[in-house]
Amino acid sequence: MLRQPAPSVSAGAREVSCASCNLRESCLSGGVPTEDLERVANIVSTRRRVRRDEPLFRAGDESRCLYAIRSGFFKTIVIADDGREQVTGFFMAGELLGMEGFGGGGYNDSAIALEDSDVCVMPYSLIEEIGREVPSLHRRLHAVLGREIVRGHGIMVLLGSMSAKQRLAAFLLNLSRRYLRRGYSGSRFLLRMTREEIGSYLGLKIETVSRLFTAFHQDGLLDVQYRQLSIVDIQGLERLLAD
Amino acid sequence: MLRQPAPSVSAGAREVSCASCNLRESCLSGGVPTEDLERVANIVSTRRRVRRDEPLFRAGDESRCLYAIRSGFFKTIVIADDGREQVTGFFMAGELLGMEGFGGGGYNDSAIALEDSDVCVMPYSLIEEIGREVPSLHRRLHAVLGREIVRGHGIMVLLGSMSAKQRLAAFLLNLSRRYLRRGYSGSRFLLRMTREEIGSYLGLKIETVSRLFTAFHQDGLLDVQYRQLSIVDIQGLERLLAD
DNA sequence: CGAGGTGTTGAGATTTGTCAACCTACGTGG
DNA sequence: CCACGTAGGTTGACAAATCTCAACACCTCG
Repeated sequence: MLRQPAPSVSAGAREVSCASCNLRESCLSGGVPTEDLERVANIVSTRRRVRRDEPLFRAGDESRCLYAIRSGFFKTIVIADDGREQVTGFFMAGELLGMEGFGGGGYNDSAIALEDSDVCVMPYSLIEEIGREVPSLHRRLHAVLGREIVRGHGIMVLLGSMSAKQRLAAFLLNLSRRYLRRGYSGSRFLLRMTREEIGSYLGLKIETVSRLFTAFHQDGLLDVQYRQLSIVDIQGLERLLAD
Repeated sequence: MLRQPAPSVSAGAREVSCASCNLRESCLSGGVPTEDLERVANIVSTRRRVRRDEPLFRAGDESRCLYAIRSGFFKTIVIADDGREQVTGFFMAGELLGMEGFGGGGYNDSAIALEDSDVCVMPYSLIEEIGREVPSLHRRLHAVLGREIVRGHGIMVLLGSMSAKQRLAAFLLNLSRRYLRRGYSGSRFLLRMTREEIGSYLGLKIETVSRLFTAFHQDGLLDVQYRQLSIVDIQGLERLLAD
């Protein structure tokens, strides 16, 4: 949205304060008691600005850092041995990226900014070090990793057992909920990704996605003009998931 | 597949030795230096025997333990809000179960034994406690969690971008590789799961799975009689994945 | 103002699912 | 030890969902 000149900010000195960050609860510091927040803030060694279409990290990069999105929007993609490319997730402010590299396995996917974005950079080494001293952080880290595994399960259910219609409905409802939780409208928002990216994520072809948007519109469920989406009948969408 | 009377063994005293376990490398203790193995062995508080068709844990159980399979075979299933059921994985000796409950989120899936099985029970609390003192264990834990996330990505690619034929080929090749690594034949093994379970895992209907087995047989790729599988032409299967 | 990326729509092909019949192995109880 | 019931597996014919290919529309940006 706002598109700043982006001088690739690096906050070598810590102007970062988790304590005052309004995304704290969904971030790594969520659930960490106030008195420990200052120490946790030290994990954020730098900030980084990533321009639209640029990678935050790439599969194969030696992974050393976890990233928290302060602002912006990302997709993650996996490229299989045979060149198959698949979008594995969309991530917005307050969410974490780079979890699967934990433990030294290297990143397995690439994170690409879908708009100019701003992230907190948290080296694994610091997380582990400070985690040793702040048990609540340690626990939080594990919870966050566990939740990422669970997110994967949700996508497996989506891809493995839902019709195209249901997949798109589930996807839109998921976006809606996440925007809502962040204080944005859950019924009117911009789709930051192309139809093709939606299709890749949902295991559908671009034409199918396009047709479904049209069908949903005709069914009075939503209005959509290119990237601008208005959900008209949330419950109608939810009902689609029922069978 | 010896089937013992199974007195629900509980090794309150530690007759468990990670040091002498031939599955060590793939287990949680993998990569932990020999001198620390004894401490790591203390994580295994008990052993548990699970009979065929019985759950090791269920979604919603308060999760407190990670499980390592000593012998046997499991499936994990997720049941969505609307009752949709999906197999999210098959697990064999040396593999870990219950990772997503780490951090206190509770289990999100259920693990069901597909044959009488034997597992090491490792309470999260002990893992964390001993992990604080044995950094290699700590790192290993993170690696294992990261790998589980990556496994999820692989399934997303499979479900999101492969044809039915390719999914089944990929599945069989995956099983083959895992048996091979364990010292079993990679070309001749028993399918521990039903066609329906395969179908659920691959996002296919049972009839489709059945037809694919027939087709693969006719193409000279494999022989199959119910659960007994012989891969005749591994490279042929691999070639299927190419496009 | 033109080009290229993105999105939409239609017609027809293909893949996968559905329904129904039937077969086979296995375990149980007579 | 056999017979039968049942769960699991296969096959066929047909239906439905989704994909493919192709044409075109729209929007943005240089």
